Amino acid sequence: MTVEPKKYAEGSFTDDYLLFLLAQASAVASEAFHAELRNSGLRVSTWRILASLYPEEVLTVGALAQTCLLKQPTLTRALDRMERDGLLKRVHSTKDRRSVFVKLTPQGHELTQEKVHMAKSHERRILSGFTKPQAAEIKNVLHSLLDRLGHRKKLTEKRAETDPL
Amino acid sequence: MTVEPKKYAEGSFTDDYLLFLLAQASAVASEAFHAELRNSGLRVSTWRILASLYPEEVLTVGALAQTCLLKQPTLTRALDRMERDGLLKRVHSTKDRRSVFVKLTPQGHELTQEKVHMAKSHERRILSGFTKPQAAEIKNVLHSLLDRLGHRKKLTEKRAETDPL
DNA sequence: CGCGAAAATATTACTTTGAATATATTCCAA
DNA sequence: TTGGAATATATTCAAAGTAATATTTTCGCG
Repeated sequence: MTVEPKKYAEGSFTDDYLLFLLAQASAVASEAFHAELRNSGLRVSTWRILASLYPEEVLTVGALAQTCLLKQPTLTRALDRMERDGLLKRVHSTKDRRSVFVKLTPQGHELTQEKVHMAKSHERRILSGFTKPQAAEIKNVLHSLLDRLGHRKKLTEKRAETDPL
Repeated sequence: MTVEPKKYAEGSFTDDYLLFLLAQASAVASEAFHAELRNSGLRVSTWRILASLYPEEVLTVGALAQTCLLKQPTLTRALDRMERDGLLKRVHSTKDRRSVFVKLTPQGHELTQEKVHMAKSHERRILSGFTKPQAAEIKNVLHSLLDRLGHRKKLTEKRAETDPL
């Protein structure tokens, strides 16, 4: 990325502290889209669950909790609501009967598709402030952070292979 | 940053969606440090407030809510607790009597100093997985995102200049 | 001026979250 | 093979968050 390095010699310690920069960038970037979601009657957590299962993922509750950044008890209750509303269904694993797989229903898929369009549109809007290579670099940086922090590995292991019919 | 571009052609839509990458990077990067904080008896929100005021910032409640990513009512209650515990104090602005400035007490400053050391140590640990230029590039990307999204501007306007003695 | 709209913070009432725990199942070592 | 540790999910309940609203003060305009 070839943007001039800025020195925020401002005041607070937080002005150049990695965890704050990440949290703030995430919050500020998401703000507008999250407002759209709520206006259309969806909570952020519901959206994250739907999006993580889109288009055809089948994940255990635990794996889903990780991608969605939700604690397991929070997720379980969200799943209750969404299952009741016909957006997804739970399938008990036959191999390990402790595990529960989650997948979208056709109805859930349809709703998600619509929101994914909104999400992509919003993403384009944000990245439109950057050149193509800059935009690529932003995602690149985030991908490598996640890799180094050993995030993705754990998750892909949990993706259902063939179990749930 | 010169890390090879990885294609997560995995499965889910979210695997290359900016807002998810940001939220996940933030969560995963913070995980360990936030656990440290809780073990030492501090909530994340309390830490954010302390850190935002360190070393000698004087911010209004509203400005503080923004940097800390807290809703104003949430912050007000946290400030009640922290003021009660002697970590900070509120000073009513004389220019605009609606505004309330917040600043650390010496005791709050001392506690924060200690935690800031932990935070910096943790940050080094995370960035140690990268070369110097890569690490710089990570922060660079986040700074430019925040700039383009028009974050910092609003905040610096709210920093107290000379009002609270 | 004076009054209605806007702004900053506090308060209230309700909802959501999550740490701790329970339950069910699987894994593993003796 | 069996009993204890580990794992996956569900449940519970106290704590934290927040939308809506109240309160106080300032601003802008006729």
